Amino acid sequence: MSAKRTSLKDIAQEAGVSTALVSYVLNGKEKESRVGPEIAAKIRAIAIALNYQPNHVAKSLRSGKTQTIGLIIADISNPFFANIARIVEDEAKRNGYTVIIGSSDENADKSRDLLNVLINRQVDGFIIVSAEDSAEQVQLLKEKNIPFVLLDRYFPDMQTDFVSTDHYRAAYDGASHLITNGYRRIGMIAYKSAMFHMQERIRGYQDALKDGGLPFQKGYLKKIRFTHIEQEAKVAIDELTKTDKPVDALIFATYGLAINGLIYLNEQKLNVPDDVAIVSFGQAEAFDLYYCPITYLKQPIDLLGQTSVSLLVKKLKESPKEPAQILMNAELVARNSSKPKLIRQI
Amino acid sequence: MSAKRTSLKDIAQEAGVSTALVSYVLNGKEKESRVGPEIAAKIRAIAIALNYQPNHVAKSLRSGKTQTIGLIIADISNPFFANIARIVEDEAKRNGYTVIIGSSDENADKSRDLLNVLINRQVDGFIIVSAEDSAEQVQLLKEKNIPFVLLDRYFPDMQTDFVSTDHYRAAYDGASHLITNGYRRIGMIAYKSAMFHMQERIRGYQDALKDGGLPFQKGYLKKIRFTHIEQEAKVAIDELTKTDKPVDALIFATYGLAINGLIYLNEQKLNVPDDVAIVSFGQAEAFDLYYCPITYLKQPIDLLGQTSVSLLVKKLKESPKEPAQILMNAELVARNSSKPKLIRQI
DNA sequence: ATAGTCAGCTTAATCGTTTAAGCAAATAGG
DNA sequence: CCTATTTGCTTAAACGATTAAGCTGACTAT
Repeated sequence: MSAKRTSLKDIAQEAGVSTALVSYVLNGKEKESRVGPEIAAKIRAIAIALNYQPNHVAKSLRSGKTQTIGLIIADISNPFFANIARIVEDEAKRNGYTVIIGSSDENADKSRDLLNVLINRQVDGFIIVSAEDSAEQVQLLKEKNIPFVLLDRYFPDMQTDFVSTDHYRAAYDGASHLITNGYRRIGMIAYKSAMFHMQERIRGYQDALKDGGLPFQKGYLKKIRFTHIEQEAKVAIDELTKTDKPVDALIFATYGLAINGLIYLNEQKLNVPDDVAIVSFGQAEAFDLYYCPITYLKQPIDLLGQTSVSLLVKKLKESPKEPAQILMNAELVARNSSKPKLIRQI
Repeated sequence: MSAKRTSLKDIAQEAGVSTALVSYVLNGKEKESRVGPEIAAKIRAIAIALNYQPNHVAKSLRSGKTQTIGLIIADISNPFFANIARIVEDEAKRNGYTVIIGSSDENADKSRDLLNVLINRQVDGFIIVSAEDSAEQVQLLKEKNIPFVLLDRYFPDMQTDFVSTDHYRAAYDGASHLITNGYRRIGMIAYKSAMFHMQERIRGYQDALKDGGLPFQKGYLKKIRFTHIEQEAKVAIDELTKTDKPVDALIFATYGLAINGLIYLNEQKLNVPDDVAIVSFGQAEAFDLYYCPITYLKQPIDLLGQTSVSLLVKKLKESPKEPAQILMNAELVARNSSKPKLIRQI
């Protein structure tokens, strides 16, 4: 049977003092609280001898702070989010916080559930990668004055703190890169979503085409449903490639779309980049393994994660004034999948 | 400013009763505690009206249970663990538990830190994918009577609950598969590790060779250090392929080894499976993306995760008797990377 | 009439901490 | 020597819930 954990009371008893003194000493408040140096030393010694470990739950109840951060992401098994989670975990730990991760599956209901569970668990604040239709939840957090930072996705018409990639610019850069390298019929596969980040990626793609002197063709932009990604990705690719004017390059708006798309391109024996060049969002080992390494827009994951944590921690400590809104640039990592187009020799 | 959360006391006040009654009613103990039906209804109505949400922290302090599970894994950004984490998260939620995930980086010190942090946070129990040299930590948990279940890795000479893949058999199956398909010079790249699961994978490989009539050749088994995976994987592959008796097939003992190895094979223009066939542990989208889909040993991740949670939950509820020790089989998913060897035509 | 039972509530302790307030003794200031 | 101040400690409330124990009044049984 495990011996009971030692509490402040145990130490107090052993030292023959009140628990108050023990608390003061172990929290380093001996000066302010005028604790005698000998007794302080004694208390510390006993604490070590009894291997005292403070009870976090009691602390939390008393202080109203749990030193816990809720991280809401779409799905921890998606590498982008897993990497984010890892960074957030590490950074939070450095700041004395523990992270509870919840996967929303891009689903507003699950997201709401998660928020409620974590609010009941008294997390001090949230880092949220918002799901579709979750604006109202975010609004609620604001009203309830629960600290949070939005990560990578934000609502342009809501005043909130956020740390995000500049999705517009990333997409613009990706498309421009393809144009520069000689591609002229550039398609995009995106999600059918009202989320701002997705709109921005699409807008960036469109603007780049326009600025590159290529008229935007409606048929080259395919929007598919997250919930039916596998089937619809195939259909989209068929429609883009099996026509008399097939695309010569393709931008995948997310990692998930890329995975599905690339597998299907393989099945269809479409060669990258000769049949179709690729630029993708997201980043993962998978892109290195493809026979033709995939050009991708590298989001500053480390910085995103770290900044969101430090922003939140700052909010928790100092309480807010102005919301901080931070945009970061994705870096285009050019690989063979988008190499300069060879002039076709007949 | 957010209104204060409503507590039992608020409801009690509003209803003009004591907090005890409120507690009884809201916990469905009105029968045993002989609460009058009208007042019970009133209390319930007020609770709803005030949107009462129980304070989990207070509950935990009182009960000594936090309804929280600590999940210790090597690295959440590794897809195998990310998938495990996802399953565990979902299954735990179904059982009313919240999961706190910590990444140990296969490092005993970090693992110990994590355990301590989570013990102080009063998690009710642990699910642990043990890191190297962490046997003593596990032993400590046992002695402290802290409930835990080992996941996918266990210590054969320690009596603990565990849920694990049968690593020996998986490796045996993988190697046998290669033999069946005509490969004769089968190498393996594994980690240099005393961990039992790694030893088992190696043993399975060796026994399969033996049983297949192939003498085990020491030079075909390469053990590299986890901490130097990138360099040493390259060296190992060079040594296995750039000799007068190069391997014709290769087993990667983990997902991480596979990723590094496959990328290097690509760089070296070694063709899979013509130059070298591949069987790998782990599973990931990456294997589907490779130009030649990779044969892998599919660990029963869902079942592993679910079983470990339900085992732990059972331990938490009913308290233990005999430890449960569960081995599960990995499924060999045969793909092109290990297709029957073509007889070389000269 | 009188004790016993029971329904329906309240009281108060408890979990482990923190911390404002208070008290007694020692010291300082004049 | 007498009053302030300081020093070093204790007391007790509080955080929000749970729950054993007790209290009161009504009803039952004899």
